[in-house]
Amino acid sequence: MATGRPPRPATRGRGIPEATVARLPLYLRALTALSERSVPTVSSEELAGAAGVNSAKLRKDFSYLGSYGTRGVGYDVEYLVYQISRELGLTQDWPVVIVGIGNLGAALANYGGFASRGFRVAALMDADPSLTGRSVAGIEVRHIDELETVVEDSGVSIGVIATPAGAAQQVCDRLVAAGVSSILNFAPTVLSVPDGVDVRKVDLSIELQILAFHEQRKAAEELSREVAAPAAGEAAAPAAPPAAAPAAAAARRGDRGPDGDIPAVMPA
Amino acid sequence: MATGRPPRPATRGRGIPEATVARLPLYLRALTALSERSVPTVSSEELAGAAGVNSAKLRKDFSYLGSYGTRGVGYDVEYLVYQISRELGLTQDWPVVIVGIGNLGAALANYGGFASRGFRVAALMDADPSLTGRSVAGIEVRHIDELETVVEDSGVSIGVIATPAGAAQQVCDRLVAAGVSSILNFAPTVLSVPDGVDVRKVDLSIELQILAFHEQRKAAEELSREVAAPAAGEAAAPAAPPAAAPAAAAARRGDRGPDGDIPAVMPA
DNA sequence: AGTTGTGAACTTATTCACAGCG
DNA sequence: CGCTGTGAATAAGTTCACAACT
Repeated sequence: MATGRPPRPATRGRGIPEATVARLPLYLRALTALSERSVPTVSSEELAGAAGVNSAKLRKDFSYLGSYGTRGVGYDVEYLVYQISRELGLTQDWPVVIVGIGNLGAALANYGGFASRGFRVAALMDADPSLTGRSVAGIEVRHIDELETVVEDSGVSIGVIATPAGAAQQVCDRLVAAGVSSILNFAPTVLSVPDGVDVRKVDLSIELQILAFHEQRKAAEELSREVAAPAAGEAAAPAAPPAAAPAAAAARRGDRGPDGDIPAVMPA
Repeated sequence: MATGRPPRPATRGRGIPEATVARLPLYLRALTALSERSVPTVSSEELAGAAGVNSAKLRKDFSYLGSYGTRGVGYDVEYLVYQISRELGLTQDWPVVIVGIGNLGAALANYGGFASRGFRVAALMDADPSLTGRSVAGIEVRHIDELETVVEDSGVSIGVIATPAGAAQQVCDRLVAAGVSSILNFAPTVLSVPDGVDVRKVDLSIELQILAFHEQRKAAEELSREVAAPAAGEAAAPAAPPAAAPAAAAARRGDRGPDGDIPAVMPA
């Protein structure tokens, strides 16, 4: 199959697939819950159940980290917690700066899971002078002008952007220039960053739109099933779907005029 | 997830790949921005740039919707906006209920992008009686006991959970029982739902952990490059990476005691 | 007996590259 | 000539199913 040219020499030694990396935090959370209940070992089946994935996938994921299980027994909870934490880089401390202290920024600052493992809010920053000096979640809000100082002094390498969309790219540029190389973006904009900087985005409106798509599809299917109503009973009704609400047959309009605007602004 | 043998006969007629669906909102946002600037047409190249994807992918994505472009010219902005909106189900109205009005819930309620297209906050709900009656973002907070009534009366089919982790499953069950079939979950828990209900999750802590993984990897690579320093110059240095901050060589510890807890609680 | 670890089969997604059309 | 639309090639991710090990 190989075309001759190594299509990418693969990352040194272990190259953990991105999809696996994205699931490790999920496993870690489930394992931590078990650990708190002092459960000593879990099988892939049990753990998979708790994490909401299937067991084959989980085993394959773990196989990328190494052989940490015991055949016939399962995985040692404490040991796995440690291995995954290490793999994710959570055995070290990550100072984080949050920019934009509106409702969302405040929610993030107050977020308990933040501090609990590896992450520490090094600073809160906002452009609004009336906010600076005020304390949110026990941390003083500082003016955005101090951003470079804060990043350097605290060795921040992860930045969280919770500003309105209009300010996001600007803030991003400053973060990157100051040395931040990972960004979590809550503003509904595509950020452009230089090579070597990672951006992840969290976007409410995108998630809702994806849900709407499926919701619409469900409604359409239900409709076509009713219409086509193919008498012959299917073998064994699934028994599951509650099929409760009659899905409000809301008026359906073609469009809503030429001034549509999705992007809008963030809470700030 | 039909238990039956047929591996899934493919969705009726057009089956738009999930990955494509997830990108449509991105395209839509970029298109809307163009529309506001009264740009009449775009090429796949330009639009792809604005949406942060590559043009081949964009064209392939659009090809699942139909042939909406003009060869040699590009895509008509207004027309595409309409087609994508329709495909996503945004030409109809989606009443949404938000449960859990803490910092996060309030941020969501205030979120401008919410109302702007298709989505309408039908109700805010919280279990805390001291909140009920108060107004957030111009909407009165109602007590969670009214959930079933609200869902039925407003024909809500999308619910947003912004409660602490401990309450999420309970709230989810009530939403589903009341007839909600799409859920956007901000609580750091795996929700279990019956077949036919869609759940999407937004999880700060997971995103941060993924960033930490890559951040750690970058630091390790940089380190090994310095150490191995293979004299012989590579052909054409990439020129890109700014390699700014010296990545605070924080103390690295093995673990931090047996009481680790990631899940923690949400802002509420 | 019970459960992991993993090749192999399969599915989904991305990218290439160019024919086809305006 | 330029740009879309798409088959074909490649890559990534998932699931199967079972040998290997405790």
